[in-house]
Amino acid sequence: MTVSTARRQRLSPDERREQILLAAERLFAERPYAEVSTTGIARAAGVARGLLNHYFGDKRALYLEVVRRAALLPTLEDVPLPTGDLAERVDVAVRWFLGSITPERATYLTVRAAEGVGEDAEVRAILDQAHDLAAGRVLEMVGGDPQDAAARAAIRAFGELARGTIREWSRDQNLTREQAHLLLRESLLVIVRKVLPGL
Amino acid sequence: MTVSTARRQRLSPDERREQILLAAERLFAERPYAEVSTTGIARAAGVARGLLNHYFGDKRALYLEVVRRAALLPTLEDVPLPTGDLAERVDVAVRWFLGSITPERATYLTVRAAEGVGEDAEVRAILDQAHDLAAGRVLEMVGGDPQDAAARAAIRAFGELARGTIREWSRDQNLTREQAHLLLRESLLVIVRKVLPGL
DNA sequence: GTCTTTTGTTGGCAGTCTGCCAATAGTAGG
DNA sequence: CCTACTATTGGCAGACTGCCAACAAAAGAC
Repeated sequence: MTVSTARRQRLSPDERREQILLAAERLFAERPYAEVSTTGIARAAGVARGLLNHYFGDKRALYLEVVRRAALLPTLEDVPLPTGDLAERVDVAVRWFLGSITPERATYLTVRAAEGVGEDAEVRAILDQAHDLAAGRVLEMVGGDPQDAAARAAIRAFGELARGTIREWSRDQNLTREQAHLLLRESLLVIVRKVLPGL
Repeated sequence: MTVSTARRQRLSPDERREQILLAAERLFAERPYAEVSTTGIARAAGVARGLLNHYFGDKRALYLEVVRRAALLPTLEDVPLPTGDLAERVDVAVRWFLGSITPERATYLTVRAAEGVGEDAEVRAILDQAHDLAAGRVLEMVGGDPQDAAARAAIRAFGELARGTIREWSRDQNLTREQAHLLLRESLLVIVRKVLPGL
């Protein structure tokens, strides 16, 4: 520790926020919410515990901020709309979904872990927003109408299939990447061809 | 309160366990884990707080028990294997999945609420087990090999699609039941026809 | 029917954690 | 160099959890 001699390091609010968020993100990813103490987060971030409350209000607000960042991060980048026939566009959409996960941003994967019982309305809202955003992207890619509520709902449901498939491939390794790709491609294809028109 | 006069009611361990579990299930379904206090559960159940520890160890163990029951309950009933051609069997499987949710057992629906960040290994294991059980059922119904790990993984992923679809139908009402059925039927059909053989 | 044993049940103690706030100390501007 | 600003700290009060010894309601012994 080269900086351990400085008793107080005064940073800009943005830097300090980021520093705390990083520590919190790491700890919340390791243990369930209740087993992560604000004391632990503060220690990991190298700041006094009171600073967490100063920046984020309370523990839960800090947690929600971590969830928000982790959930929305992968969908923030914009992607070019694919061209070509339906099969090609579906292929691009699936590859985008698969690619937005990949090992280097494994954080995303953990952002759908289940608590078990009980809808946490605020967390649910954050995840719904992120998933809906991704669904809109996919719907555009495959040439659907992003304004169609039913179509959007169907694609959101497809998103669940995608995340489930990705978990089987990435974490549990019960599917290869090719198999995952096949599963998602065929499913999305049939949804666009046979289901969306029927809504 | 007709029994409020009795200072101490001495019940059989099974009855008392059940009584506590019911109260805990209700409270955990309303609020996230951290915001449910054992004091509150004890009050709702009408017992001393210490009794929770006596029967379940600690708060988390009680919670896991609630999750376990809620997650496994719907898949405990056994269903007859459908006959007929593939389209019919798929139809029965989808209807079983849709039917195992329905309003009267809405508890199940809440059993996949997301915490947000961080895999809770124990909770995850419980849900995985329940989902795998359901996937095995579906795989049998559609005539697949329940021992095939890749096929089973694909059907587990389909289970995510099913739960997502059910949420769009049941909670958010962005899909009608017929639309949900259509989506799941076509998807499962193409998975069985085009994906499973390719694994 | 009374006494004894068993065990389901309670209340409180000690430790931990959280939210809050007044005091402290870097840092920029005059 | 000094002052004003504010990022940062440490500790206090309240709440919650796990634990355990004491209590009492049934069941069994005689």
